[in-house]
Amino acid sequence: MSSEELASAAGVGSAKLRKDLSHLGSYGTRGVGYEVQYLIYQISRELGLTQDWKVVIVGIGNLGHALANYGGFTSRGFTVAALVDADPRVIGETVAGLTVSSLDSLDETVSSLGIQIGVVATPGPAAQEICDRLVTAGVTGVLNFAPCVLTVPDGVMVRRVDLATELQILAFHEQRRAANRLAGEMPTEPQDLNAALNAARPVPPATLTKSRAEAAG
Amino acid sequence: MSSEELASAAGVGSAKLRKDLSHLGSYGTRGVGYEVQYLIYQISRELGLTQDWKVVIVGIGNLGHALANYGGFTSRGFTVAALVDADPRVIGETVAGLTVSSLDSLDETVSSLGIQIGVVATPGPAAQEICDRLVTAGVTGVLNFAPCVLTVPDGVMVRRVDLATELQILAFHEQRRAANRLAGEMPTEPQDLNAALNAARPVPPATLTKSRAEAAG
DNA sequence: AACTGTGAATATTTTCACAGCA
DNA sequence: TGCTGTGAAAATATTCACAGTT
Repeated sequence: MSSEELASAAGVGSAKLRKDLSHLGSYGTRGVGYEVQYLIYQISRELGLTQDWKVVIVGIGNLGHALANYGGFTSRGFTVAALVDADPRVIGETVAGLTVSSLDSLDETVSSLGIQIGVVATPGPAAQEICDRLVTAGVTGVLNFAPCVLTVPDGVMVRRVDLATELQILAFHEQRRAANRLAGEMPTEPQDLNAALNAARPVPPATLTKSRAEAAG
Repeated sequence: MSSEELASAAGVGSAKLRKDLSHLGSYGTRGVGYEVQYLIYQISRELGLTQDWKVVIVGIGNLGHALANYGGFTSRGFTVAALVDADPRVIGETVAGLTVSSLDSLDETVSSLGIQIGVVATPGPAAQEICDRLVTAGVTGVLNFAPCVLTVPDGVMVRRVDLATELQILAFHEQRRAANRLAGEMPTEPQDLNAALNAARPVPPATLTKSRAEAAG
């Protein structure tokens, strides 16, 4: 299969696809293309998909349920090995074939099962403490769905998925398009915003006026 | 509040934060810092948070449930205006205060409610058709949770959230660290991988051997 | 003829470092 | 003095375009 075909399937340009693959090695054949099976194997190995990773999900609310039941993990080498929650009404419940265990048992669960990755699906205020306990127990990667920044020591990686932010990015572009439709190529900062700003009055008028003058100059 | 404080709260460097804010205008005060309330207002306006966006969620499985119940949307100006599913067992059910309506009504729901953003939480095979119908009905932004690339016409934006990919990125870095721990600064492509490759035998040995030779040379 | 792999060119992002202002 | 805003520099990422290979 050619880089052109692979690229369009992936939604990127062919040059980018070839450049990216070249970082793994020369696994294509000039004049012919790529052997898909071989490529899959090489990419899988490079990405660490040849080994199995154990995951604990902390916080079995709506999102935790969805994650526990999400089929996409298993097929990519992730095993949800434990579910943990703080709420006594949830503890003991069976979700996706696993029994939800108490937050108290988190440390022991992680160490004894050899869990490497923790998924934080708790409310924001609880997230940092959960994260600290995960790290102490030996987790080296954290996927954070809580709406906050998590601080971790060196050697531990955090990734954050913020669902509201994803929608905001869509809304931002939509707004831009709508603005352009109305007024051709209007500058980013329209000058006659003073009325709106004063109406909203987020800070004392004095400061506001000064800052506007600065921005206009 | 100084750029240093804001940056550490956001988990980025202070130079980056100042540079980013400078694209909105000069809303800070030299020698002092930023007025947080004023900054919040300016950022909100620029991001389009001052207007309300209507969202339809298509596919009310585990993830759809979680999204419908997710509190973070409302506070950032998104209203989940409709829930749609194809499964007769789900249609009519009440989720997060809304009645799940039939897929047949999708087009009318979107146009009559003036929905701007569609969230696709369906299985992969259904996603493209749903997406097409959303776009035809007037949606201009799509948030895709299905594990596939969606094709849309110009003027429509798609963002994809792939939960398994997020875990893979964590696993990738974890694997790298583990490899480095074992062997200091081992090159990215160890040479003695032949045995493993042949054992896995993803392609006929001839091709495999040739490609390996090429990669080594 | 067809298609990869990759240097060189271009574009974008991030960081530095400091002039200028409160 | 302390901090912003921003050019200039450095680092990354993307695209071009073509030599090299089957």
